[in-house]
Parts: sequence; C-alpha cells; structure tokens
Amino acid sequence: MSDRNLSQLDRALLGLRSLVMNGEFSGGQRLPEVAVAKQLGTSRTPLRQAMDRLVAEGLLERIETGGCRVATFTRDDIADAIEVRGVIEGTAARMAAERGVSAELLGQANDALEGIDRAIKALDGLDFECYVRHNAEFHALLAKFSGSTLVQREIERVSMLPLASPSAFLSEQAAIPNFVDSLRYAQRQHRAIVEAITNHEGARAEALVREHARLALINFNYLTDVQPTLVNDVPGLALVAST
Amino acid sequence: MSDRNLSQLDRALLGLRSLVMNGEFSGGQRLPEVAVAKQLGTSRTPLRQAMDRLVAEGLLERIETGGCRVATFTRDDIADAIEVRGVIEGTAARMAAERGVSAELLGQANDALEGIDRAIKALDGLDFECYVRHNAEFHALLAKFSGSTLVQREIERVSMLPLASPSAFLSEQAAIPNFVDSLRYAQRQHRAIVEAITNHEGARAEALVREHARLALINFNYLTDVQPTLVNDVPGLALVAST
DNA sequence: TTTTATAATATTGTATACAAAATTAATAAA
DNA sequence: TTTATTAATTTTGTATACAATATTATAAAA
Repeated sequence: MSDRNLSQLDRALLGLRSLVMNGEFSGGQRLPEVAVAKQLGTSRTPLRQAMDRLVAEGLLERIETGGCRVATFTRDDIADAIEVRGVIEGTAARMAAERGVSAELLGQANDALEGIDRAIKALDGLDFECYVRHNAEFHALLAKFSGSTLVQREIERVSMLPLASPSAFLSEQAAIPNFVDSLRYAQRQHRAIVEAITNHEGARAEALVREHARLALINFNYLTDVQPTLVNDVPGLALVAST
Repeated sequence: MSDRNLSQLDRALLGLRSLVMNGEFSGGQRLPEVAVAKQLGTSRTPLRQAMDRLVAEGLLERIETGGCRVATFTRDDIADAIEVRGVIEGTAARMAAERGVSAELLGQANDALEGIDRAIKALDGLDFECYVRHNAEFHALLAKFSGSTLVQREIERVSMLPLASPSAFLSEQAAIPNFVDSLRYAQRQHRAIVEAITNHEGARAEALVREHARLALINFNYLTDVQPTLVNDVPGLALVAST
C-alpha cells in the first residue's frame, strides 16, 4: 500500500472508513477525536474533515451535543439503499436510451461484458477478481452513459452506502449457493440492458436495471437469514442491527 | 435575524451559500479562504468546513491543486437536476403507494393542499407567501410518505441543488405568464398524486410526480429564454452559464 | 439507597501559527 | 518580443493551543 503521496485527509478518510466498515467501533457510541486521530496517526484537523465526509456519506451521524457516532442500519435501510441505487442507475439507463450513446462507449461496455464472460467461463471454475473488476467497470460505464455528471455523481454517492454498491456482496468468502448461476443471470441482464439502450427502449432499460439491482437484495437476504456467520467477511454487514 | 445561537460553522455555511447563490463571486475563480473568512467574520476553520459541505452539495468544486471554486452549471445540468429530483420524489410516491401511508400523514397532506387552495382563491388575487409555505409542506410530506429516511435525505439533498427545489421558481419577482393557471394545474396534480397513493397505484403515483417536477423545467426555460433580466431575482440563476 | 448538587475530567468548537506547495511577479536568455 | 528560469508572494494543508461545553465522577442530602 502506498501511503506516501496521500494527504493526511485521504489517509484519515480511508482509514476511518475502513475501521467503521469493518465494525471496529461498537455501534452507537461516540468517536472521540483525539483517540481516533492517534489511532490513525494523524491530527484532529484532517480527521475532523474525514468525519464530516463520512457523515455526508451516511456512515456516521452527528450527535446533537457535538461529535459523531457510528450510524447503525436496519435491514430495511439496506433494502432501501439498494432500491434507490437501482432507481438512479435505472434513470441513467433510461437517459442513455433516450439521448443515445456513442459507439465508442458502447464498445467499452461490450468489452467489459466480454471480460465478465471470460471470468465466468474460466477453466478453473471462476476468476473472481476478474469478474469483480469488469462488473464494476460495466456499472461505471452505465452511469457514464447517462450523459449527466449529476447522475454519475449520485450513483457514486448512493453506491458508497453500506452494502448498496453493485459489488457489495461479491466476496470470495461469501459462499452463496448457485453463485455462478446467479452471475450468469446477472450477465444476461447486462446484455439486455445494453440492447435496450441501443434500441432507445427507455422504459425497458430502466425496468431491467431496477430488476438487476434486486440481485443485491437477494444476496443480502441470504447472508443475513441463512449465513449470519459471515458478518466479518462482508464489509459493512457489521453495521446492520441484528434484530 | 438571530445570528446569536448559531455556531460559527452555521454562520459560515449560511453566509457563504447565500453569497454564492446570489452570484457574488465571478464564476470559476478560486475562493481565497482568508479573504472569504474575513468577509464572513469568522476564521478559516469553520469556513473550511462550510466549503467542504458546499462541495458535497455541488455548489462549489475542488481545485486539483487545492482550494475551491464556484461551480458553474449549464442549462442541461439544471434540467438534469430537476429530472433527478422528480425521479427520487417519484420513488417516494411509489413507495408510499406500495407500502401504505397512515391516515394521520394523509390528513396532514390534505391540510397542506387545502392551504394551497386558500392561497390560490384568495380574494386579492394570490396569497404568495401562503402558497409557497404549503407547497413546501406538501413536498416535505411526500418525502416522508416513503417511509424511508434514506429517500427523505436524498430528496433534501437533490433539492438543495441550484434551481432544483420545488420552490425554486416561486419568486414574487418572477412574473411568469398564466402563473395562476400553472399553479391550478400543479394543484390538480397534487390531488391526483394523493389519490394514486391512497389507491396503492404505485406506477401512477410515480409517473404523476415525475410529470409534476417538469413544471419546474417549464419555468426554468421560460426564465432563461424569455426573461433573462431576472437573473438577480431568482437565487442560483446567476450560476447558470449564459451561453 | 436513591437522588441531587457540585467538582473534576474529557471533548469538542474555534482560532491561529507554521511549513509545504502553488501562484504570481520579476528577471534573464533566446 | 517571446520564452524560460528564478525569486517573491500568496494560499493552502496540517498541527496545536485554548476556551466553552458536555460528560463523568464525587460528595452531600433526602
């Protein structure tokens, strides 16, 4: 890890986000600035900035009397975050269909999809790292397709919420049943989305993306209902109230 | 105005946002922290926090080499912001229809709508202040109807973007033709939205809210095309690139 | 023992000092 | 004159000091 070339703010931001996501702090209690700053090896000023950002991200919440605490999420919160991500990604797809997408961008999306194909059809089962990389690439391109920097920003924002991102449940540890089947299904959806966009079928593109996002919901429900032991293997899962 | 009881951060935030929204800074140039801090009568620390927040809001943007500048918006940016607001508000309406809304909340919404009726039917033409207040109230309730704090937060967020809020173009100065007609149309939409939600008609509620948001777009286009002299009467309009 | 009041401690909000970096101005070379 | 180089100046990023506030601990009263 190249901690060099990073500003103190970036170091604090990455460090604190990682600590929080991995459940290092018992939920609900205040984060004392001096202690956390020392833990992260920086001073209060950049840590404070980092906290402000994490509050904006929704990972921390302000305490009325001062300071921050770790936010906790109900299962409904996670479901809502996934749904909202689907809605905004869906809007990106609809906009892309309505406004048109350059052949070059479409080509890049197809490249990403071919990468996913290769990952799934890898001889030794499944090339996990390759899948995750190309999947993230595809979703980033989908945001770009909208032609709107605002939409792109909003997708990035909502994808930072715990467990809302398209890759949240793609963890090597998370042994989800019929996982490869699920990835194949997702890939068919990817292709249908691109087809709809190409054909200027806005409503279809939007509906497909919303449905696609629900795959995350399925994985989330499986992890919490059936495999609650994986809390420490999926970042963010520790923040979800167990009740 | 009670500047007492406000933290330095709040003072800086409100002051800077107001300055930027009213076009006090020529677009694109850097905001020097010391100068602005002096102008706002505070120190660099809270101003810096305020700047970070305005960057998160999208009103300022970071400069790669350090510091911030005022963001500028194209007409397409504004149109996109309005559309995204409609999309998320539409999601709130759909969720409300799907999940159900308590009779108490629905009652509050009807109260707000009756307030709007009174404002429109006021004897001396139109009670502007009354309309704006109840309209904001209705839209806040719509967000609440979703039953999702995340959705509520996202609506608040996107409504802070310049000219994206439901009240952005409700300025007494902005003499839009057939204005009262437009408000009557909007009010019929309000009622239809509540009806759809009550009947659990999710798709209809969502579509209606999206269409309702387009009224803002119409007003925006009128203001920029026909009445460009009003730049100084509508907050945020100064940030839109004139080309 | 429980509750209330008071003191001690810890924590935040804010201002400011200082160094690193970037911008601007000035100077020299082409 | 224009371009490149260096010096001067500004501006930011970061650490830290200090006061105001909130929290915890302690002691006194019910």
